[in-house]
Amino acid sequence: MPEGHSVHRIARQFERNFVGRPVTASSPQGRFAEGAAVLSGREMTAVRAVGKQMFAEFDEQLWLRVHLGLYGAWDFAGEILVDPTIASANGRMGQTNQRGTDLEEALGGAVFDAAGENSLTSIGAPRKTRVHVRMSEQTTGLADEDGEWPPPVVGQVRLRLLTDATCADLRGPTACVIQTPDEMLQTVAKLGPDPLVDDPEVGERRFLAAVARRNVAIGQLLMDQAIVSGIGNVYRAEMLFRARQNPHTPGRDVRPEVVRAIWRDWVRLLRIGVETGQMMTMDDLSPEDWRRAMASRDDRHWVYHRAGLPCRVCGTAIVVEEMQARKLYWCPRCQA
DNA sequence: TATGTATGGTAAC
DNA sequence: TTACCCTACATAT
Repeated sequence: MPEGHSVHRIARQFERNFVGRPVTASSPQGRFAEGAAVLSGREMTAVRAVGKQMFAEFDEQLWLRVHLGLYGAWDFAGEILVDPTIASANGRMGQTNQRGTDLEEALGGAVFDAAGENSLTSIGAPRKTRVHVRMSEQTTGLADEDGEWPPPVVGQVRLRLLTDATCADLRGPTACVIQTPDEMLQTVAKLGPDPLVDDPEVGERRFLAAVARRNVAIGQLLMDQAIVSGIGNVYRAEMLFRARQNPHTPGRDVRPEVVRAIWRDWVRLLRIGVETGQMMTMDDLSPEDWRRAMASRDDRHWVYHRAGLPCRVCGTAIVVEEMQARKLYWCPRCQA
């Protein structure tokens, strides 16, 4: 279920709990037995997220590349060090499913504070909690699951990474391979800019240039990981609406200022997504409207998954169509 | 309880 | 172009 924000969150969790420690690797399912044997016993030396890809380095010479695809997920268990920059969700892992009020707190504090950096760490120093969490779209948790150690394997686990305190189980990934440093760089080189990896201004130039030279619908270009990294089907639909941009306009015909606005919107939405764990695309609502929208589970998007429902702005029925075998939602009037 | 769909991308065909 | 990954969730029965 992950778009780019989820992958960055997972990378941060590995950063805090695995990097700098020796790791035992295994493949309970068996389909990554060979790779797990190669990794096992090595120290994780770095972790990096680029778009929807995550790379974990072992002993400064081997890279594990993981892509979760449509329904892959990492499950963390045991000791979880809470990253203060994503603490709005993690800080309350003892609860299962929070939205509204927690988000509001997060947005009011960690995200929108103009001072930025300082406020992000003000939530508190890292602390140890005993939890079991699932990192996919959202971070939810079951508190104090003090059971067996290591935890029993449940279902199909492609890869289990274990330190003496923390367990991470990978299920259902599209990709789970070991790469040489060279291969890793080649993979990254094929990816479009990621606002959290590349300098945003450099990224903006690359994005503008790539879009301007293509005669392909902007709706397709936003999903193309070679053009820009990390955008998926939800962010695509929402960002096109926020830009009031027709998805079918060829990239080269989209006004440059609109392309620039889309990039800058992605910079913002990705940052919010990483910090809150939510795909918050209605952040510009008034506080009152926002609270009302968040109260209902199906009211979190402008157009995504709203086929046939009235546009929140003009009342026109939202349409859905297939674009590149994915569902595309948009307002034919606002995005005319 | 059963069925259908999906916040993707890869690799086989 | 299609199968696959083999999960989570919503909806139908």
